[in-house]
Amino acid sequence: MILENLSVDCVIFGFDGANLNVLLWQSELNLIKEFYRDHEDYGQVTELFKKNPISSDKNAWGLIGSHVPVDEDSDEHAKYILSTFTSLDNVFLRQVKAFNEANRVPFQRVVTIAYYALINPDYHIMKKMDGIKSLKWFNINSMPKVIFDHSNIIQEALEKLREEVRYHPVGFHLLPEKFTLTQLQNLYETILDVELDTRNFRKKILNMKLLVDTEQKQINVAHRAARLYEFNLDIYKKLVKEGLNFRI
Amino acid sequence: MILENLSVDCVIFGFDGANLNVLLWQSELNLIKEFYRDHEDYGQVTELFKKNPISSDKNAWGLIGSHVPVDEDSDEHAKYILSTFTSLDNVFLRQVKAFNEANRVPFQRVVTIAYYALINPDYHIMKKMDGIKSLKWFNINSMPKVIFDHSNIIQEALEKLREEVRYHPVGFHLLPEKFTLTQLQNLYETILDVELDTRNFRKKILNMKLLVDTEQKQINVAHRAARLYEFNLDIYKKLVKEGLNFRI
DNA sequence: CCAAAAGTGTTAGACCTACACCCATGA
DNA sequence: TCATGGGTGTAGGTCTAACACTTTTGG
Repeated sequence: MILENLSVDCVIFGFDGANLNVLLWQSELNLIKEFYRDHEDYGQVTELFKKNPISSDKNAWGLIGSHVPVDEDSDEHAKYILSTFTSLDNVFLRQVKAFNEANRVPFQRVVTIAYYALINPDYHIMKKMDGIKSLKWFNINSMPKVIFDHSNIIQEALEKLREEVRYHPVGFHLLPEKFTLTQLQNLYETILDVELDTRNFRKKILNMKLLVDTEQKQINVAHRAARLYEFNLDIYKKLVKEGLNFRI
Repeated sequence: MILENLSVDCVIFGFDGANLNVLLWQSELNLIKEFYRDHEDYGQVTELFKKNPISSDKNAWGLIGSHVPVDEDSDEHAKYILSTFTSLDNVFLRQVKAFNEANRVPFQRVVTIAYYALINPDYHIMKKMDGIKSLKWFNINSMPKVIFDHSNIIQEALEKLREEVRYHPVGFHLLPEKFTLTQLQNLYETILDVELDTRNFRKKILNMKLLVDTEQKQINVAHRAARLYEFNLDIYKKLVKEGLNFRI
């Protein structure tokens, strides 16, 4: 059984090296059978959507989300959604906040708990649901028409990400496990919409002694190959204990 | 009508000059009639609590909160709660997050949206409900036994406050409108649990040019009277535009 | 005149900013 | 050998940390 008035919506962020993107689906996709573990839940959602059509605009996009099963809390359900879409169990996930305006969804009062997730581009989206077509990354600067208050939710998730990325080392989750300093700089420049001085950025990051030099380099690039670094959470924790204040 | 599975809980912080406190009430107080604008709502809550007693421990304390009326969203309802308890319309209020573990409340699944509020000590609590006795400030370092997951909610609200206070000028809301630099320093020392150097703290704060010197001084103090300053939001906004990064 | 808290300046080191050129690689 | 992006050092200014004594007020 699902809770008809409680849903989870995930703002899934991805970074392609130049743009910060959000993964959206077309709303009727909420009904894809494979997504529901429980056949009864699928039936209940189908009924619900028959009564309360999501949007009159068949072309509108929406955040990936669904109603919460009775025996799950929203954290668990967000994890389930993310693992279904990325085949990863340890995606970086944070609750943004609850959205619950009385009329945010027509016909029925639905509280949605929004999450944002950061996806490492190494992992392919939708390994488990390859058949699905209407699933697409959109640049945060050119969003399509979206259902309900999703545009608002995306905006607030983005603000939360911007806040978090400056004071906590979370940006790494948007990069491959091994990344170059240039990739990291581009990431910050894109998310924060600023330009950073390369020399100063490198000094700052390397001085924190937070990154591990993998002693590897890029291969097959048509220019000088860059060093690859890794982020290590244990080192970060140790440094925080010693008084490190991560700040970009 | 109220929504039986959606509530708001407020972590109301106050600062008495030396301690950071949270306002709690004793759980049966949820039933005080004056709190409900709508007689029908009061009846519904009474019924609900008869079926689902809040706690077997009559001495347990809880966050101030209540179920959300059908025609309100949680922001509005949190504002209502705060204005009822402080007779102020513009209390500083932030959503912490939604708590919705399946078993956080016995008998019934209730999602609660937690807020934290910062109360200026100039304003007296409970002007509108002077009769109430079981309402008390507790030092955050010595909380009493509390119902449900409220201890968890308080902890997360506190973490959010600590985070916010370092990077945004919100601490002022816990002080009288006109305050001394020593009061401000004590506030930061208490909230962040650190010691700050007086000379350096003063230089830092005054260099931001964020505070307005009221040209007034304390009166009736048994020592040299301190200057009184005011925080001005418009000045802050202007400085942010010019690139100010508020950081303690 | 005493007790209590307000208020203040300097120095050394760390960190930040601005800025331009050579290096390594594959095509 | 060319195009592309990787990688580096320095100097001047600003911010931070550490530190102790005098001033003002009321009782």
